Amino acid sequence: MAERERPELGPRKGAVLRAVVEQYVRTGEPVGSETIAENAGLGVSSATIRNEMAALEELGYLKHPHTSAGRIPTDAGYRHYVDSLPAGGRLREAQRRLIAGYFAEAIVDLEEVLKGSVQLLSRLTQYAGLAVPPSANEEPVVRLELIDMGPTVMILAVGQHGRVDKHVIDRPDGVDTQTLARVERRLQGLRGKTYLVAQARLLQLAAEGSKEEHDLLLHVAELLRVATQGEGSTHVVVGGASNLADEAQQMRRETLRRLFETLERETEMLAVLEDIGSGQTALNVTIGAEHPSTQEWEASIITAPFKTGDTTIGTIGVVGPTRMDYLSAMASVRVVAKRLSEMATELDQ
Amino acid sequence: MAERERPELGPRKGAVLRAVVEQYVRTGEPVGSETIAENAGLGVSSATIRNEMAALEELGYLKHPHTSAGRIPTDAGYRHYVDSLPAGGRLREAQRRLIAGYFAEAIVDLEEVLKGSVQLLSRLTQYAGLAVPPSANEEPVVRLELIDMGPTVMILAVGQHGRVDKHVIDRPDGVDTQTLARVERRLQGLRGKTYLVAQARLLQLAAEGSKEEHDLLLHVAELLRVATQGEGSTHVVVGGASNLADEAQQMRRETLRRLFETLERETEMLAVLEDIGSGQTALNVTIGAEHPSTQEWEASIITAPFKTGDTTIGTIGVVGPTRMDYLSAMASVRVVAKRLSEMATELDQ
DNA sequence: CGTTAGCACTCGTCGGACATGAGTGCTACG
DNA sequence: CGTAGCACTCATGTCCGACGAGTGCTAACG
Repeated sequence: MAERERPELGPRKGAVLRAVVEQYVRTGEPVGSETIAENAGLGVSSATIRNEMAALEELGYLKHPHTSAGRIPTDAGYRHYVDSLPAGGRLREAQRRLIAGYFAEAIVDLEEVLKGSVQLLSRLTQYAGLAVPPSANEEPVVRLELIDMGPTVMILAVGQHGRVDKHVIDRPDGVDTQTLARVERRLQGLRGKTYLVAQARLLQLAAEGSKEEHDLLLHVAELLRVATQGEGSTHVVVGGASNLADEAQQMRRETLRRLFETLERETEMLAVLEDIGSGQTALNVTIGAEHPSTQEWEASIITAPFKTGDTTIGTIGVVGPTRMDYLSAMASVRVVAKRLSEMATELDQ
Repeated sequence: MAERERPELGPRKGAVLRAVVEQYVRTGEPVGSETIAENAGLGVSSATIRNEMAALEELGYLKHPHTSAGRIPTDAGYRHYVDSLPAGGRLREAQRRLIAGYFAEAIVDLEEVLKGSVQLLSRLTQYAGLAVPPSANEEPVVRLELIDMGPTVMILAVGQHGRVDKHVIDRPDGVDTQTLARVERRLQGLRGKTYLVAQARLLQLAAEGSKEEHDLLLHVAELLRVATQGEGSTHVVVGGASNLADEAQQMRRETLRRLFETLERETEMLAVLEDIGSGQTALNVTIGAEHPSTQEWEASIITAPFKTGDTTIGTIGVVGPTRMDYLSAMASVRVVAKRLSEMATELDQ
């Protein structure tokens, strides 16, 4: 990311920008030079602030709704603000307690933990929580079953870390209970292999086996493929979207509708998140115009990867309006991702 | 329901009310006597319409935002309108095609069909689709497994109609792989019993067995209980909620937020739907003030039960603003519920 | 040269006055 | 009972001026 591309501005301009952003985030009103002069504790007069603000506007960090109004930050302004933030933001005591309380409960199912964490984030920040769960690629398969359900057959796969994928198919012609049992027995050989490996192995087996087996095995392979490639199955976990509809969030109606639409279409949302979270940084902030989607929503997304040991397995974060309390939201996301990683690492053993 | 409690009004008042409702639903503007006189084809002057409207207001079916404005329907007005609607509403050709197209695909998993149907309804009506899936009570259990996942144990139940429930627990002290396998073997005896019966049977078994078995069996019973009682697990299926955020829907911001909040809390929403859908009618309409929740949201809910054979197994419907196109929405819900029932009946065999 | 006080200027917002017109309610008449 | 006519109400739109927040600029100061 553009870590230090921006000019340094000098300490006072930075302080002014920072004060404008924080004031604007707090009140939602354009902020004037007087306010800054009084509250920011810079010990200079409003006239000086005005000069600084004019300069900041020149640089593209602030803008004017109209001549006689105060300034509001541009997306670039938020960006600079975010980049200049100290690394370890503080959480409020109440937030700390919420987090501690949640992770104190002994939870054992990663999927459940993720849902809970997303809810937690949405409550911590008052924005919407998001998560991309681990893909099944490297997860060992512990069960693989063909279940006779009368006119249909259910294919069921269970992974070592708790994922369960199922798919119901029409019973292929000429496949009776015996055949199912026989094929299921053959599937036992795949236990312990990862989803990816099992999938490849299935394609081989399908090629070797008889006609009926062939079809069934292909269906099983397809289920594993969907589970790994995610296109239908890797759900994006969303929580607290109703927070965004809050008056105080003052998002435009049209904008809001678009955001909700995308949040419902999981594959689309997944693409956006993967796009955004591709940086290897521990904390990822995308502000408004920096991405086509967030631009359309006038929104920002903060994400962090979570890991087992040293390998990233998923992403968690929040979406909110560009006028967002970045400091607090970033701290929340960072801490929750950290705790989540610890928990996932522990579960992994 | 209040099928024919309301006075009959006489044909002309009925026609006027109907015209007002339909005009208002279309435009969202209070409607005046002139408009009705011109468009409703009653062949009387606006003055006469005015008299009728005054009478309808007296009866509580219409109201005035202010003196010099047109009239809008009250909740009672919508109710009378809905009750006087002909039983079989027509669908537009495009809608017919959407429905036919959807059900033409051979789909075999009831859960998937439900999700799809809810999406379908939301697209047909431009409101949000809703469904309560079948409870597991009378569904036979086809698999019941204890899966060794290292530090944890996954309990997995599969039902005859395709439901899959899972729960991951910490491995109880002193339970090794052998114990798990042994207990799992004992569980095989429950195959073919319904969730309810299996649950009761498990409590018996738990009482008889050894200490370790006891704990495990209780956990299994608990999973079945949650699956049947639904409190955590019977999800309400929601689709197309973003439709409600549309400008055209003109729902108040605060109202919208509340509705979204409840849509996220599945148990709460489930309670509302059960409350509302308790009538045995084939099509159930709850309008604004008729239920505390819908009143709070200034919304209406249309639901219909869907069945296998003659027994109701679930509910499907839509939520939209009180100012809703009842005619079209009712027709959509009715038809989709009917098709869904046919499909479910077929799957059931 | 940076900082600041002072001041003219801009422009959105608020409130009042007024015209407009949609829509009503009533009355008198056919 | 239906209708034409008409006075009346009242929300909406517009114009106007007062107000004031906030700016940009200039000149003076250390």
